[in-house]
Amino acid sequence: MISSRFSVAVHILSLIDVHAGKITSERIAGSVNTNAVVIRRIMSLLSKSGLIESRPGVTGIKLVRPLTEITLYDVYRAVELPENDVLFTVHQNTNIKCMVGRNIQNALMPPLLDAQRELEQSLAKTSVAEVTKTIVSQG
Amino acid sequence: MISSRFSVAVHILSLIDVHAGKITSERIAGSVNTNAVVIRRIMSLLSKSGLIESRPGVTGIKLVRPLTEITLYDVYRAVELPENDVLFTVHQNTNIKCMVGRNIQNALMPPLLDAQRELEQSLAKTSVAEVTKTIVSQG
DNA sequence: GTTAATGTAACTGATATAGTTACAACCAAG
DNA sequence: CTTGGTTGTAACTATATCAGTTACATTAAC
Repeated sequence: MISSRFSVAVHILSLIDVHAGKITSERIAGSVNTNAVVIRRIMSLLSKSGLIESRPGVTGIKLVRPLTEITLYDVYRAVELPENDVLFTVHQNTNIKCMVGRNIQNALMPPLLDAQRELEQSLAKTSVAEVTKTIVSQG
Repeated sequence: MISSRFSVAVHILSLIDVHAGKITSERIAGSVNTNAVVIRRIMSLLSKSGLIESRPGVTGIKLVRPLTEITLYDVYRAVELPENDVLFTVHQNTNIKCMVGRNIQNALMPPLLDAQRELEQSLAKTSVAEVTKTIVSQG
């Protein structure tokens, strides 16, 4: 399962946009209904991926680029795949004396990487701006 | 991340097929390089999904249908989504006094379910028989 | 300077995963 | 009908991840 960091990250970006950047991590935490440190940790990941900018001591968070140019895939990648980029765990150290143990990884990787790519391309079709638009339209 | 249960399950199915059902969980564990109980636990999930059949005391595992009719999605569903069926965790209990908190789930679910469907449809394109064929062809 | 915010470290509790031991239930074969 | 090997599970451990929390150093606006 993909953790709630992803959906919380989208929540954060929407709030920043709706409040035009003039919002604190405490206020965001109040909307998400969690602790402000949880928000700041996710903001830290979004910063490292160059999606937002913030500075100690200064109230507010700036979007580096507009939400129309940030896709759900960008967010997913920022908070769920910080180092390793692989969705499926494939067991290693199999018995090379066995034909299946010797070749399972090579045989399995292509279809798994294809599936991961389909997931990512689907996420890339939707911008955070579209999600925010839906939120606003529902009032 | 999707756990290694999935790739181990494919490994198990391949071995059953290559050995025409005449194989024990101990032997499978030797090929996967893990404990036999880990194998039996995954076999239990495959049984509950109707992919294999085995009986206490009787050596061997039977494929209920041929590997040409078992897709990677069938395996994924059997071992990774036994109860809940949802890939993405969306945070709940958000603040309904806030427009974003009130609507984030409804706005986010459709694109996330689309992405999940794309992943699953991609997995469904490949049968375990194709994976086994690749394994055998690599020798 | 005072105040308020960000950025992190450190700890806790809950949950998932994989590995392991132990054992009951079962059946085939001698 | 007993023996030996196998399956199916329960129970425990170790490890990792996630989310929540407290604490505090750093920073800048006022």
